[in-house]
Amino acid sequence: MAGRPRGVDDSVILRAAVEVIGRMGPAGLTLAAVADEVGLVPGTLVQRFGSKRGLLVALAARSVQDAGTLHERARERHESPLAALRTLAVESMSDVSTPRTYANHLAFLCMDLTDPELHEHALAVHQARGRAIEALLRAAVSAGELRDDTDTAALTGSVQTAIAGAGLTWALDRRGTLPERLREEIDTVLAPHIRRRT
Amino acid sequence: MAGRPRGVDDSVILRAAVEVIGRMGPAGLTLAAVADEVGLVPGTLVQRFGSKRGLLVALAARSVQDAGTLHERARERHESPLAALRTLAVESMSDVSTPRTYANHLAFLCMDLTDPELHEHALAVHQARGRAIEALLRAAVSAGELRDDTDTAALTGSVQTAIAGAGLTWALDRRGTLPERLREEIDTVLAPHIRRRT
DNA sequence: TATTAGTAAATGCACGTTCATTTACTAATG
DNA sequence: CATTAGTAAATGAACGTGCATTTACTAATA
Repeated sequence: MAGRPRGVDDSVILRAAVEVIGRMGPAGLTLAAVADEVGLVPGTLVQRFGSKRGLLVALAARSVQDAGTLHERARERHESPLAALRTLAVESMSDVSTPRTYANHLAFLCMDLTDPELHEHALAVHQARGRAIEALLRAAVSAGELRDDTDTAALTGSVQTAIAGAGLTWALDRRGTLPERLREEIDTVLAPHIRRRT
Repeated sequence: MAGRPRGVDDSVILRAAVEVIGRMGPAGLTLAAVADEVGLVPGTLVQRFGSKRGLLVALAARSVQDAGTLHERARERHESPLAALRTLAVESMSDVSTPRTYANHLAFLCMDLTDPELHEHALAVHQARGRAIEALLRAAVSAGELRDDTDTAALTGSVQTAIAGAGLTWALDRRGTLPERLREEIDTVLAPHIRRRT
C-alpha cells in the first residue's frame, strides 16, 4: 500500500544542495537552506536521508555516478580525442559559474577529504576522471594527435594537476573565464606531445 | 602607563590558529579551540581581536607578511635559481604535514575567497608568490639554467598552477609526499625550457 | 592607584534532531 | 461505487547543543 507520494525527488534535493554550496559555501549548507530551496522543512530531510551527514553521503555518491556518465558522454562524442578532452574538463565544472562558486565547491570537496567515507567517494570521482582522461589520451595517440612515444599515464597526472591548478588559481586571481583557463593550461601541458602536421 | 603585560603574544595565538585549522579544518576553528591551545579563554580572544573575524583578518595579514619574507629568503640563498624555486614551493607549504592538513588549509583558503577583505589578502599572497617565482625564473634565464627565449611571465603562471594542482591532487590521492609531488610537477613544467648542457 | 589583561558566567542565536500530528494517497471491503 | 482502513510523506513546534559575544569581576603590573 503506497502512502503519500513524494513531492520532490531525491535528485532534486541533491541538486538544490549543490546549488546552495555554490552560493553559500560549506558553512552555509544547512538543512534549512536546502529545505527552503525545494519547499520542504528541515526535519523532512533528516527523515529522508537519516541525518545531515546522510545527505552529504548521498551527494558524494551521486558525484561518483555523474563522473562516470561524463566519461561515457565524452567518449561517445564524434570529436577528436583532444577536443573531447578539453570538453570533458570544461563540462566537469558545469556547476561552476563564478570564481566564488568554484571556491565554495572546492571548500566542500576539502571538507569531504577529512571524512573517511566521503574521501572514498571523492577519490573515486578523481580516479574516474583520471581513467577518462587517460582513455582519451590513448585515443589521441592512436588518432595521431599525440606523438607515439607519449607516456599517457604520466601525462594523465599532468593534465589532472593542470585542471586542478587552473581552477584554484582562477578562484584566486579571477582573471578571464574558467573554460579559458582550463583550455590554456591543458594545451600548455599537451603542447610538447602534440604531433606536428605532416 | 602600561598595565598588566600580555601572557601570550598575538603571533603565538595566530600560530595556534593555523595549527587548529590544520588539525580540525575551518569548521573546527573555534575561539574555544584556539584559546585552549594557548591557555586562554574564548572571551579574551574576542577582546584582543575585536571578534572572531578580526582574528581571521589578522591571520590573513600575517600570511601576506610571511609570503614576503619567504620570497626574501629564497632570493638570499646561494643555490641555483631553479633549486631556490623548488625550495620556495616546498617551504611555502611548511604548515602542511599530511594530505588532510593540506585539505584543511585549502578549505580555509577557500573560505577566505568568499569574503572580500580576506580575498584581498589571499590574492596578495598569491601575487607575492608569483613575483617571487618570476624573479627566480628570470634569474634562471640569466644563469643559463633556462633557455633564453623563455616566456617567464607565462611560465610563472604554469608553475603556480602546477603547485596548486599538485597540492590538490595530493590531498585527493594521497600518494607519496607533498615535496615529492611539488618537485615532480614543477620539473615537468620546466622541462621544455631547461637549457641543455653545452 | 590607575590601567590593562584575563577570567567566569551569562546571553542569544543558529543549527541538527526528535516527535506527535496532519496530509495525501492506495487498497481493501460492503 | 462509496467508504473505510492502512501507510508513507510532510509538517511544525519543541529540545539540546555549540558557538560567538557580552558583562561584571579579579589579577597583575607600572
